[in-house]
Amino acid sequence: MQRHLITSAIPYINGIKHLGNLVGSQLPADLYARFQRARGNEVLFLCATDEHGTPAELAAAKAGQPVAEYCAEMHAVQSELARGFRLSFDHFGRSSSPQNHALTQHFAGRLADAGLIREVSERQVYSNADGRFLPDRYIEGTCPNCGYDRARGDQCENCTKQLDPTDLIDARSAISGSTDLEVRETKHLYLRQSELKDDLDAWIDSKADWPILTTSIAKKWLHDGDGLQDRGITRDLDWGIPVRRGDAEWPGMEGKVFYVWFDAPIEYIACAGEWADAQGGADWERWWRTDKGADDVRYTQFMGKDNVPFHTLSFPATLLGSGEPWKMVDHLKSFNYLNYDGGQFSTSQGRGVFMNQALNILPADYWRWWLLSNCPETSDSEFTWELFQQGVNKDLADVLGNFVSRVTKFCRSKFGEVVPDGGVFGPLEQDLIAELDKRLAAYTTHMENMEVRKSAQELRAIWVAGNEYLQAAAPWATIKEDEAQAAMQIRLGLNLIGLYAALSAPFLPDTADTLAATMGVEVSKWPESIAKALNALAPGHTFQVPDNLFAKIDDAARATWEAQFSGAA
RNA sequence: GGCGCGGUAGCUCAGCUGGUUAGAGCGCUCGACUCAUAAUCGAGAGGUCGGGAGUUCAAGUCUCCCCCACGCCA
Repeated sequence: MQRHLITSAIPYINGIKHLGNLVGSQLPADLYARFQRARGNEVLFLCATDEHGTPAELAAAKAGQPVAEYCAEMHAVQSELARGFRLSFDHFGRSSSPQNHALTQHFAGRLADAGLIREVSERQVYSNADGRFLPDRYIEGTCPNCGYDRARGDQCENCTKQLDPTDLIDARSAISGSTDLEVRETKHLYLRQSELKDDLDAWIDSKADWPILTTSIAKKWLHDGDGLQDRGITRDLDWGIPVRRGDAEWPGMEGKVFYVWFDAPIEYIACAGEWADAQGGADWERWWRTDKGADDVRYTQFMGKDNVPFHTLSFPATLLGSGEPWKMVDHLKSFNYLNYDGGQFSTSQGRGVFMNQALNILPADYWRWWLLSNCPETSDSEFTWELFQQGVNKDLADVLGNFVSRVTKFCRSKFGEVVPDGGVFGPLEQDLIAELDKRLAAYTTHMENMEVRKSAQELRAIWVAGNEYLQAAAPWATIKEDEAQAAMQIRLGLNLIGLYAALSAPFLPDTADTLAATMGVEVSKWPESIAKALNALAPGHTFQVPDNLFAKIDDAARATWEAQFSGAA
């Protein structure tokens, strides 16, 4: 039995995620986790909300809530949506958890002991009205270069000139609008990533099987320009993990917190601690410490391409720099972007479909199937309502749903709702078994390799094989000549439904449950041989004809949704 | 402006280290079947692989230049 640690990039707490976010990490991670569990392997599948940072504070302020309360509420919302999409996390944690506080402070202490942290004195803008330091992009003013009056402290959007906050004319807080700003001296901690450059380089070189997208992004950050830069890991904020050196105070760092990028990936580990505590004290270190049982764990991370630098460089730098035997990622699966109808999904403009809206319209399996079978794996891909409608109607309703319908209804009308007896396999059946064995092997390999689109294609071909068989066997004709032979054909058809439940479960968990319940069985584990799987339902076993599994999307509904989600309003 | 990823049938996309008549699904046309959600199954039409030059016995696949789209950065 293999052991698989699987993590999905952790979504930011601020707001509800759109389908592009979903398909870029959580959904394929869930597909892989479900597949590995079905194979009988031990899986720990973790995700969490990323809760610290200025955007969370501002969103809370806008909602008129204390930030801790806001985060707790939004975590509950995201948690519920994850359940809605059947994301099978073993634990959905929070980067604000006590476990992450302790672990983040622990790592900072270790890094400091290793000489990998330096203090830097900086001059930053402080807003007296807001009572806080302002990140560069939250300072607005008039651009000294082009006169644009809404230039940000880091850059002017109008003329693209890079700016320093002090360059701005009539600078004001983007939060309150106050112009009562002053520059103050403040001290921050920097992680000396540059010291770890060679270690990281060698580590990435050892990952020959990583996708090109992943390694090229990592190499670019390592080698471009002046190479890997040291990064600030602290901020002058209230909301976050207080800066401490392990268990001890950190002189000069009072009132400061760690920067969100530093503590967020550590939550992958802390989340295992949260999971263990929720289990009443399970052993989480056997998943994360190679000196405590994690040496046989295979760790796979799923994320969008924008997250690659953090996962290939920043987080590994933290782990390597600690000098402790932490489990490092083995395989890193990154995704491109899903576009919406010719443009980008946009949270700020409400353009595209968001997770809550999607579930209000259609069941999770419709979305899971389409998103996964069209996921942006090798390049950006495109969501349009027409493509969505075609994919759902053809693949789910016509190919899979209709197969189940024709087999069960034919059986009911000729033999009743019971698996019929009689007949023996002939050449047609042997051919089908041979084809399915080949396809099962291909499907399994693709799933092992996390080739999502190819997996979906193969699964679909397995569904199609059922329709091809029925067309060739034609039980509706056979039954006029040889009832026993027709019984065998339809018994095979019923067993195919059981097989489809098992093979479809990673993509379509609810449908798999429905199919299994229809056949009066449990969803079985991953089949080893087709021949065996096709004898699972014995003659005499009763079943029930299900309602149509999938309703088709008609043109009217499509037009309605197209208008509803255009973001024009 | 720099960098990155792409530009392959009407559409969405596969095509590994260069090697037989360039593939899939959808859409379209024709045919078969009638058990089924007017579903299914089969056959067919459709591409000078963005443009140009080069390397090679051989290039969608390597090199160079250009054009286009998208993304990131400054």
